[in-house]
Amino acid sequence: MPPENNQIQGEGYLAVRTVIELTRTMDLLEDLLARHLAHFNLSQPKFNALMELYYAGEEGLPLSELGERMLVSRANITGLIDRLQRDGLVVRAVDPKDRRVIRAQLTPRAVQLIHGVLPLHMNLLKQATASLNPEEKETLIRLLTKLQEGLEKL
Amino acid sequence: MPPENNQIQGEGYLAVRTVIELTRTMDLLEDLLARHLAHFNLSQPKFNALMELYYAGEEGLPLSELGERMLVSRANITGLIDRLQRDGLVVRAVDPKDRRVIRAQLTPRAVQLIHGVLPLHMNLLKQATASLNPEEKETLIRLLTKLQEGLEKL
DNA sequence: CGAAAATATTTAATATATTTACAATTAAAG
DNA sequence: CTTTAATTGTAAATATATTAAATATTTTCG
Repeated sequence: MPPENNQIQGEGYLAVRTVIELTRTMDLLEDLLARHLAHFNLSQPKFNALMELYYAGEEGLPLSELGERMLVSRANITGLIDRLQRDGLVVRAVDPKDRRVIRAQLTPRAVQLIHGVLPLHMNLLKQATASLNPEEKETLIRLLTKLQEGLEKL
Repeated sequence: MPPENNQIQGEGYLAVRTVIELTRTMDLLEDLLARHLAHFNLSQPKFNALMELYYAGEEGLPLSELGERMLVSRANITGLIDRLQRDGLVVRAVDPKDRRVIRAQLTPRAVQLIHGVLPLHMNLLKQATASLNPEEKETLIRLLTKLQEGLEKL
């Protein structure tokens, strides 16, 4: 059972290292963002949903549309909106044009919360990436985009 | 409410883009790995736990140690080991030296499964990163490592 | 028009994660 | 050595995610 002749060599090494470093970086980043959002009783999914609704404007978004933008299932959106509604940050509104549709809309309290959180959040992202200079950030963005193009084909 | 004077400019732009591209890349990667592991009735957490136990050897690992290595809570390990035990891949063994400790150990079936999955998994990681040449992978690894160093200080 | 297909939301069962609280055991202090 | 500390695993409540199935409403088309 031990890993005697199991060392990763040559071509495989860089592939494994790339995946490991990506994973570690995201773990650290998610932890940082979660700690920040917790100060406002928000989680990352809640924050993402609020941001989508904020940029969508007054009419809000159909739950299905919100799910597509957040890349999560419709069933999950039901629960997420339930919790945001319970927090008083979102309301459900029927769509006058299609009675199958329910639109999620921000409450005034949610807009106020976002105005408080956004500048601090922006600042945190700057701090989080401050160890890279602008040129390095551009290189990283370019390499990640290239990697994504390959991943999308699989 | 609309985003009139909310555009992200200058220094902030690269920070936000960096975080967005990191997130998108990990989303794609996690999706690819999840789809692969699903062929073996495995999830990423289950696979990670099996790998830790595989490299730990015959005696397995105390549940608390496994939790530390996987960066998840002890309570979560309890449930994860429950499910792996139910799948017949892991057994719980009491530690003769410390009666507080329960060690998770792989079953022969788990070892056999790992021997089947590992080569395919290695291959998938190579494919997943094939859109970057070795030099680009090295640059990406270097930039991610540098980013991590900054993140760890926050 | 009216049956069939498509779309939208919810519910139920499950997986993975967290925090808090607790029981059992060990380690440490005096 | 015995009282106190810390450690380990588990349980309960909650958050987030999934798939599959049920329900309600359009749409489509023969």
